[in-house]
Formats: sequence, C-alpha cells, structure tokens
Amino acid sequence: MNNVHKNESDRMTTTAARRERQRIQLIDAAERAIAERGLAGLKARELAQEIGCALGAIYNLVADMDELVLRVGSRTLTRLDAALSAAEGKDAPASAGEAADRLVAVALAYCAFARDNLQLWRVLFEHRMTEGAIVPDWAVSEQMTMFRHILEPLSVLVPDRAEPERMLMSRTLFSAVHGVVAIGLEEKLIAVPRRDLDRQIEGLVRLVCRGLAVPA
Amino acid sequence: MNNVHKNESDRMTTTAARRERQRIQLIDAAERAIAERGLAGLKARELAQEIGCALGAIYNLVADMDELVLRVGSRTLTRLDAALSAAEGKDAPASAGEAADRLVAVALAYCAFARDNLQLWRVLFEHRMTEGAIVPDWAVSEQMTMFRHILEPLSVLVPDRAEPERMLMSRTLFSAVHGVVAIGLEEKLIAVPRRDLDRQIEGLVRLVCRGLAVPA
DNA sequence: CATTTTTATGAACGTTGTTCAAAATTATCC
DNA sequence: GGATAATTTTGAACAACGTTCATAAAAATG
Repeated sequence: MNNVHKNESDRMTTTAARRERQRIQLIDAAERAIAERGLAGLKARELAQEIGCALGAIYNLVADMDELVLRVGSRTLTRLDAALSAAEGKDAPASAGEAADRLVAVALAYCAFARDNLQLWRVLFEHRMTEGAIVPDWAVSEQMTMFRHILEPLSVLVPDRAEPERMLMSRTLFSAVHGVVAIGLEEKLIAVPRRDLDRQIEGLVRLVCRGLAVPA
Repeated sequence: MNNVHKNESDRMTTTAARRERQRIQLIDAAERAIAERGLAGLKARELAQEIGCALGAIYNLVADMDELVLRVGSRTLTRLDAALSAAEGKDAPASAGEAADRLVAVALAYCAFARDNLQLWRVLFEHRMTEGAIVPDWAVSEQMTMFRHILEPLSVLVPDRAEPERMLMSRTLFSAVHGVVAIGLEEKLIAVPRRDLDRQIEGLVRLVCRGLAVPA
C-alpha cells in the first residue's frame, strides 16, 4: 500500500503519478474533442485510442463521462475567469464612468470568450448529468466565481446599496449579458454579426448603468 | 394514387389521414416524454409502444428524432406565444408607465412559462441537430415571433427611435430577460427561489425602462 | 523468488437511433 | 370480385454508444 518503499529510482513513476499524468492527458484529449466537434463528439473509444490505453482504462482515470465533462468545464471556467480578469485592468475604478467602462469591458470579454471557445463555453450550460447523478461539490463551488467580476465595479456605481443586494444585482447583470450572448451566438436563429452583437452588449450595459445612476 | 376512389365509407380512414392522426399521436407522446423525463427520456422504442406501432413505423411519420424534437419545439413555441399574448392584455399601452408595466408583465409571464414547462422550454435552446443536418425552414421562421411581444411596448417607450433599432432593442431586452431566467432556473447552480427570481426580472426590466427614459 | 495485491485489458452487455428485406395491407384494373 | 400491382408496416439486424467484468499482466510485498 505504502508507495514510499523500495525502488525510488523509477523517476517518480509510481503508479499513482503515472495515473495522474494519464488523467491529464485524458482531459486534454476530451477538451480538444469538445472544442473541435462539440459535446456529441466526445467518444470514450476515441479518447482511449488518443491517449493510448484500453477502453476500460478510462474508468480508472475518471468515474464516468459525466466527470470528464465536468473536469473540462472546470478548466473552461478557469480560463474564462482569467479572460475576465484580464479585461478588468489593474486598479479599481475610481468614478462611476470608469465603473461603467469596466462593466462594458468585462461584458465584451465574456462575449469574446464565448465566441472563441464556443463549444467549450456551451458545455458549461448545456451539459446535464445523467439521471440521478449528483453534481460533485468541487464543480458546484466553482460556478459562482464569475459574478465576482461584476461586483467590484458595481460597488463603485451604487455604493449606497447593501452588499447582499449588490450581489443579487451582479448576478442579474451577468445573467442578462449571458442571455444576449447565448441567443446571439445561437445558430438556430439567424446569426448576429459580431459587430452588432458587441454593440448590443455595450448598449445593454450602458443602459443598465444609466438606469442605476438615476435615483429610484 | 388518387385516394378519392372507391370505399368512401371507411370514415375518412385513407392511409394519409390515418398517418396524420398517428403523427399527432406520436408528437403527443414525445411531448409527454420530454415534459416528464427530459430530452434524454425520449426513446424511439417507448414511443412506438405508446402509440401502438412497430419501431420502424416511426420513420414513416417523421424523418428522424431531430424532426420530432423540432415539432415538439414548435408546439412549445406556440404555447409560449399564447402565454405572452395573454400577459399583454387587450389594448396597446397608452403611456410610458403602462408600457413599462406591460414589459414587466411579459417578462414575468416568460419566466412563469419557463418554470411551468421547464423541460420543454429547455429543449427550445438546448437541442442541437445531429452533425450536418440543417434546420428546416418552418422551424427557423417560428423563432423570431417572441421578440414581437416586446416591440409594441417599446414603441411607446421610445417612439423617436427608428423601427430597425427598436427591433434590435427588442431582441436585446428579450435576450437579457431570457438570460436571467435561464441562469435562475439552472439547477447546476444554487437554485434561486421563485420570489427572488421574479424580483430580479422585474428589477431588470424597470431598470432598463428607466435607462431608456433618460435621454442618451 | 514466491505470493499477494493492484492495475490494465478488450470482449461482451445493454441501450441507443436507424435501416431494410420480407410480410401484410391497400389500391387499381378488367 | 378477384387478380395483380403498389404501398405500407413490421421487427430483426446493424452500427455506435457508455459501461462492466472475468482474466491477464504487472507491481508490491515478505
């Protein structure tokens, strides 16, 4: 059981470490597959071939396909978070105008990320667990991080509101922008040109900011 | 070929008419299955058993499962349209305040419909055609009808804008509300209580209306 | 080195949607 | 009406899927 015995010269190739490496290979392959061919293009047999293992071995690395999708989603969420952080710039907004500009920048960054990572981004929202399966904790706790990018500028914009209310407003504003992006990139409808979509988003965010500036 | 011959006493039971009746039965069954068990709960064999025909006979009524899902979606869209129409009331809004109230009413009706028809409503946005298949025209042309419910109140609210711009604004506002509903009803995140979700939606719509009232 | 424990393998299983040769039914014609 | 032709229905068969599991290979242990 204890792996700190005997042959230490097998350069960190204990079975556990090798498995961890394979697990990463697997998630890499899954990520590529989804990015290129969508969630429906994720096939256990292809993955096994790509990482060079038997079909059944996948289930030593991951409980089932659901977990694999969640792990890919976790990565996507991390990259999305980084993209939004990059759009925020360095220091906190000093005025209401700057706050509005920052909200616009974050919203546009969200849209750009969704466009550039269309299939992976969709998985974040479209994937449903197989009947009865429960979403693991680590996947749940990641979900709320996005609202954070809205909260700071919002605090500058409406400093008088209580924090819980601002949290709710963050969630609402994020969701609203998400909706515009989601429907704008939905190809079942007539595709919205990139320019128009960006304009729509900026328009919405500015409108909301303007509405917030006016006393209720 | 001509079916207006001979035995007219088989009370309208020409093969074509019977097939049409079966097709409706099939869509009925599919609608129930999706409503109860989600898109993943739609199984060809179950449907065949439920409407009392052979497995292969389904493909005489419908090209493939994709078409069946689209037909169910078409129904859902019709019912949604009716629900929004009902929320609009009879005559056109006379003032900006009435217009705002109407937009709120429509948005809340959208949310209520989504909640009451969760699985069927989701299919409208989640379903993807199998690789390479193209969405038929009749399914595409239906999609834009929802924006119409926003356009009329918006015309009262901002009568000075050009119609094409108002169309875009309708699309944006609809999408924004859709986003709040979509994320609010997403059970992968922490579920939002019904009250709070309604409040979020009303808040967003009123905020946008307030923003529109202020001159740019 | 022998023995036990762990890990990897891929054939097999249970479900999918879809197809298609054959059977059953329906339409057509004299 | 009854023979013949066209059509429609049937369900076994197929391919592809995720998942499992007896068995083989490998690794750890004493």
